[in-house]
Amino acid sequence: MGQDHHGHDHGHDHTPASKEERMENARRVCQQHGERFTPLREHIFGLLIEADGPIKAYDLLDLLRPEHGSPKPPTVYRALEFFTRLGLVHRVEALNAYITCDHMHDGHSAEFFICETCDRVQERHAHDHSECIPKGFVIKRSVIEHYGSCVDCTAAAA
Amino acid sequence: MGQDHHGHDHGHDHTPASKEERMENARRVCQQHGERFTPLREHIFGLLIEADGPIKAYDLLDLLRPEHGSPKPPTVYRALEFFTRLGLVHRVEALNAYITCDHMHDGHSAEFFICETCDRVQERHAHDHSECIPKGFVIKRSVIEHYGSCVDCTAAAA
DNA sequence: CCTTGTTTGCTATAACATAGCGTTGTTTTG
DNA sequence: CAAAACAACGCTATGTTATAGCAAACAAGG
Repeated sequence: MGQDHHGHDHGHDHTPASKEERMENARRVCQQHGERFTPLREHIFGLLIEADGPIKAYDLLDLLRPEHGSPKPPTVYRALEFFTRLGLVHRVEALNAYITCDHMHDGHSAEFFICETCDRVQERHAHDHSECIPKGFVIKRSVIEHYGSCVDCTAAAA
Repeated sequence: MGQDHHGHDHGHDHTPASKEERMENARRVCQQHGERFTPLREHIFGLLIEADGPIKAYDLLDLLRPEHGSPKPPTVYRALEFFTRLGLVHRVEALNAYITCDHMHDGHSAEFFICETCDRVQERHAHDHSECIPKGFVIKRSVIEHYGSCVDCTAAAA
């Protein structure tokens, strides 16, 4: 099973887990939460993994269609809500899109770097902002998304 | 909601502008950009100021209605796009809402602290993340929104 | 088996946003 | 000034994103 357990990976670099590993991880997280990793959820999570980047709910719905008959929006949104609740998927707010989460966020928020040229997304643990939050403000959840150009696309443009 | 006792800024580099000042500022920024501050735009900007916090496009549309006959969505969205382009309004992504901007962001992004109890929003200049961005990534725009409980609401809950 | 709660499918509708076209009004220019 | 060019606005229509609510199927435990 996992020779690469993401256990408490506080490194800042992306851990490139294989698709199988990501699926296994999802299954394990579900079990740990006493939730069911049903065939439908597995199917949808697989599509999210295959997307390998942010994907929109209705695009997911289209991908689901061939094997699934004629799924309706709630089918997808329910799964997305489920995975989001477990921290397995994040919503990218400014894209109205969803993306699998490879990190263990032990109380950390995710921070995304989104290349608008190649559409690739890098996820990090959010940097600690504690110095600059308003006095007494208690943060429950943060949305941190940076849009721009990744190193490759910047180089290619030059 | 009159002028609240919070202020919108904690001794940062910025002045808590009155509504008149904010309107004047908008007018000036338009002029500086060679854009027209038309009666419609003034009306809509006034509603945004009065909202004194994030407001949704269709709520704005409702507020516009009494004086304006029967405005359609594009009327509001065009104005919002216009103000956003000039940096006078920000979109709060995770709320699908819009809020006037009191700061001069000379190349800085805005950072919002949104109290989910009282719905008040504090805006700051974004903290500098330069240490923790992926190597070579060039940020064009950042979305930084923190959701939680402001000092008053935290105190009130205790 | 029976009860309880969860998951799924479905219809319907709500909420958010833009495309595109014609008209009006302002600015520019010959 | 007149004509051309452009910006702003109103409107119809449609596209996109997301949820409410109900009934059937299904799992889990006594």
